[in-house]
Amino acid sequence: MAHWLMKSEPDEASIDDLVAAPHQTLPWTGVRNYQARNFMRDAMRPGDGVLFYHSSCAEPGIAGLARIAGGLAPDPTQFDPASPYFDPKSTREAPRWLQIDVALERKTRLLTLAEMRDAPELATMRVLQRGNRLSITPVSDDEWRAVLRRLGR
DNA sequence: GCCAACGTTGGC
DNA sequence: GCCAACGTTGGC
Repeated sequence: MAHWLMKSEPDEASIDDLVAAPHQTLPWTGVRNYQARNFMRDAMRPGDGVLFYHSSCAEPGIAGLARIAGGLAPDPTQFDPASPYFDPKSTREAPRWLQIDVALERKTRLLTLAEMRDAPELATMRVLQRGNRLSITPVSDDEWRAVLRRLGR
């Protein structure tokens, strides 16, 4: 089973939104990067673990645990001219962008970015690498276990 | 608001 | 196919 870290701006979709969502599941929309899309399309499997990360906010960090719940499908926001994620170059015949369902496992304490940077066992995490901008990154087994240990199970 | 770093675009 | 210009990300 693979593991992933998925960034979300809490203004758009926070861990509390996931807690409150029907079936505590949300379609992950708005991915507009090919590498991240390819992770969804080619590598993610239902049951994979997800670290739900809050970005671009006052206190960035891991805010909860989730899992991939399937539901890979074209992201409808790419067809909506009113959406900030509208992509005029995408067509319904050949959609460019995909979404996948993410289901809550549990909300956790906030494992802050500062704490992550201070944790030697997390130093390899891709989200911490200089210049990283990918909104979806793979998480190794060791990194996953280390995060769970920090969160106190 | 700043700015480093990166991905994408488009002219050639 | 190169690469400069541009737009975006995201922490601070």
